[in-house]
Formats: sequence, C-alpha cells, structure tokens
Amino acid sequence: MAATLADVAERAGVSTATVSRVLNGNYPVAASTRKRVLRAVEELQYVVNAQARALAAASSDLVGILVNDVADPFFGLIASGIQAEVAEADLLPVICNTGGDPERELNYLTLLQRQRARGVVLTGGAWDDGHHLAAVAERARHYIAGGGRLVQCGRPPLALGPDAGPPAPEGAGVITVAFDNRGGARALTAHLISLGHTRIGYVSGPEHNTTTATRLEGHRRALADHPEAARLSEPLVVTGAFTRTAGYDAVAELLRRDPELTAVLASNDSVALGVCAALREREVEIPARISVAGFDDLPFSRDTCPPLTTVRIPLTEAGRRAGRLLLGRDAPPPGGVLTIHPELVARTSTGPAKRP
Amino acid sequence: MAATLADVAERAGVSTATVSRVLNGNYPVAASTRKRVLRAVEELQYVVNAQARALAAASSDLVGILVNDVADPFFGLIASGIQAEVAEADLLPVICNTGGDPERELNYLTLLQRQRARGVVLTGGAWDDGHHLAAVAERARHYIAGGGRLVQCGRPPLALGPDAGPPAPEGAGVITVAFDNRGGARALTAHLISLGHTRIGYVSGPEHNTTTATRLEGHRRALADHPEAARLSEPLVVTGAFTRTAGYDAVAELLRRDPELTAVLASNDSVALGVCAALREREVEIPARISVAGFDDLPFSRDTCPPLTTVRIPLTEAGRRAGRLLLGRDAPPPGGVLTIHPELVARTSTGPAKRP
DNA sequence: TCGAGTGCAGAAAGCGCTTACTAGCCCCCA
DNA sequence: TGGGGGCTAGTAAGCGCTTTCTGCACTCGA
Repeated sequence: MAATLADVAERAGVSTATVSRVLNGNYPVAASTRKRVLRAVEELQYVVNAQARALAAASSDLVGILVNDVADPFFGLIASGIQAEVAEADLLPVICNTGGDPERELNYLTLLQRQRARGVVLTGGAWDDGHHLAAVAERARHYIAGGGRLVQCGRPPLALGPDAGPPAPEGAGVITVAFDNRGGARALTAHLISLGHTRIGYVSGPEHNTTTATRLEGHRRALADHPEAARLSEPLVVTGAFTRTAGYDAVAELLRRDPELTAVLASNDSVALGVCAALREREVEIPARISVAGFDDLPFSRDTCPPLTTVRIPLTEAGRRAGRLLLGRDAPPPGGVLTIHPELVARTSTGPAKRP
Repeated sequence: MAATLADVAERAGVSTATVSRVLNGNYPVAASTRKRVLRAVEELQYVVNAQARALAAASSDLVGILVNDVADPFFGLIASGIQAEVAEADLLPVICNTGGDPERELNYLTLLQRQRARGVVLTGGAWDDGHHLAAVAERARHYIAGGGRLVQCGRPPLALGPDAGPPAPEGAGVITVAFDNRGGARALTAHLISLGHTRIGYVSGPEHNTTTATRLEGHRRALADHPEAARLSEPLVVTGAFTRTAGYDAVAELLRRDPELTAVLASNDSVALGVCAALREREVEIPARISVAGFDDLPFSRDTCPPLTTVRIPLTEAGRRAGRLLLGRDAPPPGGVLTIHPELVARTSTGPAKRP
C-alpha cells in the first residue's frame, strides 16, 4: 500500500542503500543524487517505516511512562515534564494508565519491553505488598539487561536484588527521582501543631502504597515530638483512596471519632477537596473551627475554597529531571537517587486552633 | 542480547514457525510440543520483539493521541477516556503534546505515521488559520490511504478536500466527535442575561482556535437575542490564552473598559479561576458584585471559591466514544460526526445582576 | 489393503529497512 | 605512466518475526 524504500530507489534510479543514506544523512552522497532521491520521496509521499528501521538498526523511538491515571493532574504534570524532555529527542512517549494496579503495571512493563522501548519511567507511589516490588525488580533487571533504561519518579529506590551483578557501570541500574514525602508530611503536621492543634485527623491514602506509607510516617514523626498531640491524634487516622470522594467520606468518620478535632490533614489535595466539601456541607467553618491541609499543591489548590495549605512538590520539574536522566542528558546522581524536597505552602485553609 | 524466536526454537527442538504458532495460538500445535515451547520461553525469559512482529504481520499496537498539553485536565480527561478503550484492545497509547502548535501537530502526525500507528485521535480545538487544516487534511488523507484510522475529539469535522475520491466505504474517512461549544456558550450567556446581566465581559481564548471561535460565536448569538446586552457587552470581549494567567490579566482590562460590568464569562474554567483570583484580590464580591462563569466543568470547578457556574462537557465519555470509534467497536455515526451537547451547570459564582 | 483425509511441523520466502563490504572512477603524485 | 586513495554507489546479508506451502505420519472408510 504505502511506498517503500525500494519504490523510491527505483523511481530515483538508485539503490535502496543510497536512499537510506540520503534519508539518514549519515554517509556522503553526491548532491545531484541526493536531489533526485528527495524528489522521488516527495513524489511518492514516502514515509519511512519506523518498525522496519527499528528492527534493522536495533533501536526504538519509544519511551514508556507508567502512571496511575493521566486524568489526575499529579500524574499529568509529571508526564508533561517527562514529555518535554523526551520530545526534544524526537522520541514518542507511550503513556500507560495502570490505575494503581500492580498486575497492570507489570503487564505494561512487558508490553513496553516487547516494543523494545528505549526507556521507561515509573511514576507515582508504588504498590508495595512485600511481593510486587520484587517482581518489578525482576522485570527491571531483565529489561535493563536488554539495553533498556529505567527511571522512577516519585517512588522509593528499587532494590534490584542480591544477584544484581557487579556494580552497574555508568548508572546502568534503576535511577530514582524520589520525593521526600516523609519530610513534607512531617513539616506540615509540625506546622499544625505549632498553630496549637493537638486533635488532628489524618485521611491516609490507599493501602500498600509507598506514598501513603511515607506520608503517614512523616505525620507520625511530627506527632511523636509532641506526646499530647500524639495521644489525641493517633486514633484519628483513617484510610481511603487518593480521591475527593475518600476525603468526603472520611469526614463523617473522623467527626464520629472525635467531635472536638480541630484539624484534618489529607494525604493529597484531591482528598483535601473532599474534606472541605463535606465540612462546608456541615457548615463547619474552615479554618475557624477546623483547619484543613492537603499535599502536592496541584495548580487548582490555590483557588479552592478556601485556598489550601499544602506541601508543594515541583512535579513538572521532577518529570523533567526523570526525563533527562532517562536520556542520559544528566549524569546519574550519586547512589542513583535524586531526592526532591517539598516545600510547605501555607494558605488560608489552616489557622490557629480555637482555644476552648 | 535478548533471546529471539530462534533461540527458543533451538532450545525446544522445534522450528521457529512452531514457536510462533504456540505464541500466537492461531494454529493447532500438539499439547506436548506446546508445553516444551512454553518451557523454553520461560527458561530464556523470552519477550517477543513487537517491531519484528509488526513488520512481518504488517500491523501495529500503537495508537496516537494528540493533545495540547497532558497536564491540562481537559486533555487529561479526554486522554483517559481514549486510553480506557484502547487498553482493552491491548494497544499502547502514544500521547503527544503539541502545545497547540500546528507545526508540531503535523510533525507528530508524521511520526505516528512512521510508526504505522493503527490510529490517531486529534483532540481539542484545532488551529485554524485558513491553511493549517488543509495541511492536516492532506496528511490525514495520506495516512488513511495507508490503512490508518483518524478520529477527532473536540474539533469540527475535517473536510478531506474535493478530491477525496468516492464516498468512503464503511466510515473510512475521518470520524469526528464534536462538542457543541456554540450551543453551550449560548446557553451560558442566555443564563446570565436571564439573571439580568447586560454588561458582560468575555475572556476569549487564543486566536485561530476553533474552540475559541465557536464559543465566542455562541456567546454572540445569545447576545444577539437581547440588543441592549449586545450593545453593552460587545465591546467587552478580550482575548487571551486558555490559562489562568490570561484570566487574571483580563480582569484589569475589562474593568478599565467598563467599571460597571456585572459579569465575566471565561472561555474556560482555568481562565475563570484567574478571573476569580483577580477579582478576589480587588475585593470584588462574587457573585454579589460580579458574576463569573467558566466552561468545561473540570473536576475542580465545584470546589473553587466560589464554586463555578460552568458548562459541562463529558470529556472522559467523549474520549471513550472517540476510542470506540477508532477501534471500530462503535459504528460510525451518520455523516461521520457525533455531536456532544454540553450541559449548563449553575453554581454559586453567578447570581442576579445587582440593580443599580 | 489402499487411497483419501487429517493433524502437525518444518522450510523458506518475505516484511522494509540498515550497513558492512565491495567496486568503479577519477585524480594526483611519484 | 602506474598505482594508491578519496569519493560514491551498489550488493547483499541480515534484523526477528509471520505465514504459505509442502511434507510426513497416521487414521479410517470402502
């Protein structure tokens, strides 16, 4: 159907080798020949077959990006950062929604390996149930052995396992751009405590998720510095998804456990939105009666009602870094891990605890 | 490096044809042979080379999705709808950011054609300067002639040109899932007018954009039904980008043109957010003094300050439809165009015009 | 008992490229 | 004047699969 190299060669009266060389410009070709070839290409509207090229040249123009959900700005921002870097190299980003499902994550990894994708970046918190990460490491090892590159963005370093062989030459292992969720959450909770809050509800994320775990850990560390707060707040940890609905639903439960609580921390801005909505519905004033805070500082968070106190992670920048690392434009960080430290952003959804 | 079919065949003591048949399951193979082959696959950790397969079978597992910006939820939602359908067919979505740049759009179209992508969906408003769409049509024709499928989502039908040949058999042309932006905008403006507003500012989108054009047109149609409003509001149309910043900046200009205006329509929810922010900064009460409305009803719009009156487009659903159409799961709509009608969502950012 | 089926498996011809390797040609210097 | 060398361009061998065609070994009905 479509024109092939041979068609072009015939029309230009040269061999396919010459056409290939003109197209790739990696070999001297006489100007007159080049011209004839280019004319033939034009006339036949020839479009090179990337698959054949990839097969012959043992290369690929594909880069995989695994996300939980493209519709979630958290992932959208990371993806756009990666995409920006990748596009400059004329590579095509394959963005796959795993929905947070480990099965699908592994499955996509295989699919991308089949495509011989030049690299893959795993974004967002990882499912961690004690087995899955080992399976990912296994696949990763195999993928890397085949010449692929693997970068993580927003999840903890991946242990390639005991038999990962000799120290990988030139950052050939898995490079990680990690988020200091622990530090961020700790700072946020500390901020609340410093405002006088001691009864702090915490709406945690989905189970078996590394982001959930590290954020909760940060929260608990901050509580540990203040025994009174720890005693009162520890029972106020509820679990949900990283969604608005989860936040909304959590409010009833939290209020049931402690009608006197003065602050609610959400593990995520979306969750915080749900918390605010539920509170508004009950005509609870924010932050006069209850302070609310989120995490991530998504773009909309400064325009919510009220503007959200949160922890900013420079997601697009993180994606960019991941992309650069993937392409080898940046030297791998020492230890293979680049940690990004979030920054507390205090807005008006938090305020001093009301003194009873 | 990586194991090949031949390696597996050798290890299993069969021919490559047999291995291929076991793997594809499209040809009877004796159970005992199958077992041996699968063992060899397992032992060698064989992963099929999709490029070689695609070359030999003249097929591809890639689907292209062109968006302005993945980080924008508008596109993220559409993309996730498409992705959901596409994933079910075990295809890989290549999501490309064009940034609204027509050059890049054409360039990505070529890149995807090189990959022999099974299909491509063009999302969001198109750049329309009188030339570009013809160029897109040209590429589209070529791409479709080569067996590709092209679907649009959120842009007007594409005229394939006069010489598009005989009526395409079985919806082989470009199928379009269009948004009735005109109707949506018209309903929104009519709503404002019914609330007594006559001095309505309008923050339009980027030039040469079909979405910008149709929304503005809808606005004007509604104004036309009310001469007084038309007279006062027509001078209050300003142009910007589809961004929060544009909305923010537009406020100063609008207030300069008419300090008495009582409503501002934004061409987009993000723009509306900027408008609200600027108004809040000036301590203008919304909607008591000025009503604000957006367009799209992005997820965050109900949690903004105040919750935004807007026009809902079921973006994910639209993406799904586009995906189904692309895969041929849904029959092509009559005329090749499926129009989605948005719905007015009245929230508290709009209210009656204050009577002077 | 024999020929026609039937069920499996292999041989080999590509798919559309890239890329050694080879070869012709002309120029220049010894 | 002859041969080494710099330019170009062609030949052909793959890259790792799929698939058509062929072939072998049985089974089975007549």
